[in-house]
Amino acid sequence: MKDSKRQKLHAAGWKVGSTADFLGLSREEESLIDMKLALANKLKARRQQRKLTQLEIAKRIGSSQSRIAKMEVADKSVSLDLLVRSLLSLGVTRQDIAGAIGAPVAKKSNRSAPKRHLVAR
Amino acid sequence: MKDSKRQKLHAAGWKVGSTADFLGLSREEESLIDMKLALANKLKARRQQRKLTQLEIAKRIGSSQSRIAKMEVADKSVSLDLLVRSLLSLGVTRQDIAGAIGAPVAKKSNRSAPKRHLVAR
DNA sequence: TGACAATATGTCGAATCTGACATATACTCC
DNA sequence: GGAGTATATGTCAGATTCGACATATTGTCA
Repeated sequence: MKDSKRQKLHAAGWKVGSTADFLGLSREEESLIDMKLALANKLKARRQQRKLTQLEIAKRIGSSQSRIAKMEVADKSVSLDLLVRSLLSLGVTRQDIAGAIGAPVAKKSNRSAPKRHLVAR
Repeated sequence: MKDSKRQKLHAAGWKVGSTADFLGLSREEESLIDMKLALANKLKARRQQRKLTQLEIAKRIGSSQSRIAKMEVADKSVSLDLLVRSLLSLGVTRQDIAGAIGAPVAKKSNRSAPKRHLVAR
């Protein structure tokens, strides 16, 4: 399964492997999820770029680490408003936000997988 | 006072003339309001283009006339989520939405004022 | 391996947003 | 003017989202 699809399912509140998978996701629902994912990815990218921790971002924005974590995966419980407000707080411009929203599913740059220890198991 | 400014104050939940006027509206808050106004205006434009009433739109997207009215002026009680979902329901594309969000304050086309009856009073 | 930091997930009371309704105001035609 | 339609505004109970906290999982380094 492609990563972007997995992301979408997750954001929609499904466990991957659910029998329902994509059924029942209307075009509009899917679009909204795509937008949120785009913003979520942008938020994460921005934070990592700055080499900040979720906790640091949380304080700066006046939120909590757990909520930042949920934002970054576009959890069902996070609104567009919160995502946008957070991005603005981090200095992302409206134009940048618009760019993310309009762009096709920003495939979560996953080149050459994390590759943790590189130790035989 | 310019129309766009009046709109913004209204959306922020202020009565025009309030002594506070713009004070206390941070750059981020203002940006968010601008985005909502842009979407609100787009929603209204779209509806009028189609020559539909607020009531008709409401039924189509499963809401109420009063909420549509509030959406169209970006009332404090309407979320970005609701605005975006509504626009998507009306067939507006993500790209269009992005366009509205990114664009500079879409000054509420007010060319040659309504001019109702054109009757001497 | 163990210890420590970062991130993820679940839950909860408080805050915000929602559709619905009542009602007020504005517009259009006669 | 009045009647009819459209839009605006106020309110409220139910739904959703919020920050916060506890706790689980993952990642990193020695």
